[in-house]
Amino acid sequence: MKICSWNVNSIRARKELLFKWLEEKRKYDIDILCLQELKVEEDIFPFNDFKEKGYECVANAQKRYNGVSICSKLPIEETIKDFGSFFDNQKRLLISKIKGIYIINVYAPHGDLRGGEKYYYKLEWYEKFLNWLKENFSPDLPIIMVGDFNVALEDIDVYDPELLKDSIGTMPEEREALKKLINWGFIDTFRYLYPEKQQFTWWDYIGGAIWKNEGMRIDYIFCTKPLIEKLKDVEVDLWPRRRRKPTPSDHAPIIAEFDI
Amino acid sequence: MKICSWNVNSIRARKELLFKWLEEKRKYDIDILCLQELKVEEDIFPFNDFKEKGYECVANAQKRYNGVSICSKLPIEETIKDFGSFFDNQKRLLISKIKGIYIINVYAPHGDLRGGEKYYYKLEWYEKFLNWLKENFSPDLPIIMVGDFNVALEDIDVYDPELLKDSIGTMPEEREALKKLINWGFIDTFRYLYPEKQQFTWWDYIGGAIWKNEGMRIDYIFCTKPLIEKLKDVEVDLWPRRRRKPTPSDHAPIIAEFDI
DNA sequence: GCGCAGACCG
DNA sequence: CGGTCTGCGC
Repeated sequence: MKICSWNVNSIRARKELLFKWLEEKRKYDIDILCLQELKVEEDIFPFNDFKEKGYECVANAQKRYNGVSICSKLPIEETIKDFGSFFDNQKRLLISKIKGIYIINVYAPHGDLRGGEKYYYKLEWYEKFLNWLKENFSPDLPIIMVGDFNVALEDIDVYDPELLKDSIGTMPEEREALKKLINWGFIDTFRYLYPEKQQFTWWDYIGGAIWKNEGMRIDYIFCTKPLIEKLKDVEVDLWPRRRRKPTPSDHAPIIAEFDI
Repeated sequence: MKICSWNVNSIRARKELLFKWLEEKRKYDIDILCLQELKVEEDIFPFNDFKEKGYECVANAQKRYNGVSICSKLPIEETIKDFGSFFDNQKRLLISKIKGIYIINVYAPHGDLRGGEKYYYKLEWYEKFLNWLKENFSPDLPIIMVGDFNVALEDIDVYDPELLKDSIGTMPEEREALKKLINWGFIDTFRYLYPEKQQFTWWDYIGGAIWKNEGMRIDYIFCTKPLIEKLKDVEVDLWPRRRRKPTPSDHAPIIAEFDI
């Protein structure tokens, strides 16, 4: 079973490329596709296009910002898109149960700049999310948590750690926030399989960063311990990122294969 | 010698289609190309692309609105782009002398709605322009005046005169304004050759008007009497209008051939 | 319906 | 740098 996480930076702008990629490059080998930054309300999400390709979708989305979806070739057994009073109205989370596994799709806040309002929002969001997890789930359950976490965990996950040490996504408080979340009971599947490998998932649009491989690893596929023995491989697929037309997302998709 | 007038509705948005058309459809048979609605300042106008194709260009343009240019395979002998205090700062006129003929490129005001501020601006603009012509030119000179005049001269020039009788471009005061200008000494070359033919040059983007041929004739090539005996043909080229991608202008180019 | 501009977000 | 939205012009 292959699960993919991709921040598409607008489903509208990426629809054409996404379906081309799914068909031509992936031959529809993705079983569960988790998207972030849809930037549209649910009524514009292309449910029908996915249905035609054999995917059932759920989405938790809003106009202009944020928005996450889960599309699955396997039946979706349960879905949580209402997180009650834990969060404000930003659509950043979506959970589906598929084949008995909880799929948590996450679009963490960006944070803007150190010390600003959005920076503290990000840190608090991580805290709230961890508290919600603690109250509603257990690390003994089979969970795959994927998404854009907007944090590069270690220096190896940044192309120039010294240059970017005060940049958003690399600062100690942010790393601490994500690590606390992981320590609840997750394993970073990519790092588990490739302890030394440098592999980015995001490259700035500015200055053609993709062509110089100046990026960061801020998209992840995490799983709980009950699933780690079934993990077969994790890869970042550069195909949809290394193009000029149609314009790609600034993120590349990350795909994990589990022996399920 | 072939002269073409085309409201491109943004030179930026139309550049690709324009050069494709010039090369593939026209085989560079256009000697003088007069464009309207450039919507960019002169520093963005593609002078170099035209130069590579053998055209020398002059432009009178501004940000966002209006803007006219003349591109010529024949040498441009003189150019007038400063009309002193006759007009405000809207860039709607450009005159070049080519082979001893004065080429006047016009982008007349649209007028918005009857009775509004822009409506009176349009009528006054026509008056001012005629006064300027009277002061600076003579109908005995060889003049070709082309452009988007935003007026359909007669009912035959409108797809549904009854439905559109209160619409901008068809109202008596507007027609009167254009007719006064023509009566100074111009001949409507298309109507001269085809007294009965209905041929539009503009179709609304809304409702796919081009596919139902619901348009108006608002773009013209006029000439003074000294040139009328050299007129060979006038045509409206639908090739660049009847496409879906890249998006066409709402106007089609009109081309006149003179035996010069 | 399709341009552009300016503002905001990332 | 590239997405969206709003406002405006045609």
